[in-house]
Amino acid sequence: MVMETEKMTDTAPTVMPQSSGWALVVDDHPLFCDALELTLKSLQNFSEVQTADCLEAALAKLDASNSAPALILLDLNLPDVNGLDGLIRLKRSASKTPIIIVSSMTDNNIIKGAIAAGSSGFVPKHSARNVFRDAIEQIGAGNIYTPQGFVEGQEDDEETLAIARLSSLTNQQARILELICEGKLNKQIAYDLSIAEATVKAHVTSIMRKLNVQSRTQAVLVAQEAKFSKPLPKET
Amino acid sequence: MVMETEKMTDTAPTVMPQSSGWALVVDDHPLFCDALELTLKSLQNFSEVQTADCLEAALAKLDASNSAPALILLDLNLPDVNGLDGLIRLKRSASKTPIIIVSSMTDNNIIKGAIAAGSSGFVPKHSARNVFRDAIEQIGAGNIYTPQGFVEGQEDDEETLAIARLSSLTNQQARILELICEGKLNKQIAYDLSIAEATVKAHVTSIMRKLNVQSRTQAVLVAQEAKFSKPLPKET
DNA sequence: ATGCGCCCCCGACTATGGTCGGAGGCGCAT
DNA sequence: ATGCGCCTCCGACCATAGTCGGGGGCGCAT
Repeated sequence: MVMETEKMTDTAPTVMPQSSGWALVVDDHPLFCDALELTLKSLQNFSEVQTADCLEAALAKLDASNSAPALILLDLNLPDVNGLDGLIRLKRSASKTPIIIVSSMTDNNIIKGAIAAGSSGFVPKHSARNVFRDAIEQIGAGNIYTPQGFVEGQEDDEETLAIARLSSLTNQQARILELICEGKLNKQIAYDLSIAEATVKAHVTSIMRKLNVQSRTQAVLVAQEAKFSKPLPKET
Repeated sequence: MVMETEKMTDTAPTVMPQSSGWALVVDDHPLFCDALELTLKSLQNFSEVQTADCLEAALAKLDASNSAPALILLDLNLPDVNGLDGLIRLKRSASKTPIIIVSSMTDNNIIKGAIAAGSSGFVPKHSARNVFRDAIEQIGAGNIYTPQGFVEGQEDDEETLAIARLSSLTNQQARILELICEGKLNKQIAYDLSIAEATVKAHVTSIMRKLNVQSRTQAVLVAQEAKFSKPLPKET
């Protein structure tokens, strides 16, 4: 599962020497955010480092900039979004740039889901600085980084499959699925997006094909499953 | 919020003197289950006490018996069902018998939801024995029991309303809603229940009316909301 | 017994959801 | 330039979902 189709100018041998672009850090913990920023700057690969404390802010920064960032560090458990959903949305807004997940939850399934959703790496939040450095350099070289102790596992996990399918949706398809998950009718969706109802229907059809389901109801079930992909706390 | 339409034979003044029927304890923690059983027996109001360690077993015991129990003690967080859903299903199978919720989660909203779903009382799991005794006697007298420190609160909570609506469904309606939540089509549901598709549609219509929604998609959203009515664990 | 309310059942009708085929635009490789 | 693939868009057609009105059974109160 290693990308080899990395495109790079012939002036760069293996790792970009310096200033391959700007980076974005998304974390709601200010101090940790700073620490990540410093780590990135110490590598001197990035011309600038921006930060955001929630997903909305991150998406806004992406919009505001005229160029895509060279790297994104993303914390799960953001205040305004839960689960892998944030990753999927972020990935959709910057499909080319690699995203490293930084999280305190190091459950094997979470990691697998994060990779399935298109992230380029996963670093436990308690890692030492040089681990972060390693991860960033690995990903700069076009590899996927996973922490030690992560087992590749069999791919036939139903939930992982669902996540992979969800992240394969187009922007427009994702927007429509979101509206479906709010219980809206095709007609309302068409009005919201200013397109014909027939178009919405066509999108719904291809969404269902990608998610491998037969009705919009099943589609929302798959979508929900990804958002609640935590082992619920067991308590006696 | 106190029931006054309690029906009782004129040989019983206020509290049943003895043997008003059998009782059922549903809890997956064996020791605690025993303790509850002993507490019930010490009251000498019940001719027999049965126990179950999961919802399926509880429903089976209800089916097996030819009479409805006089009281049910139910633990939330059972292995085979999550949230208030178990309470609703149990209540539907024994609509007449009062149910006391015994749970370690004493969140105000959970309690409110439990009452909205038709339970007759809520007792924190760490309570002393005489608290349990009080609760049981209160409920035997036809009252609702809530722990001290519980504030009645305003009723306009959206989630509480949803739960109350959910528990107002008929057996057949609940069964159909369950199948809808598995993504089945009306035709399949009709086949499963051996009724005409037109009948299923009619049920769906009245389900939507009761849940106050306009489409089956919105109906499943309401149903899901009740199942995940936990504050998700916040972790940095 | 009679009426009332509730539940379950159903057929015929309308609205909405989903499929099929096709148009136009855009990036990309040759 | 030309062809290929992908995305977005759309109209016409069929399947499914939802509404309306009504029949029959059952418990319950008067």
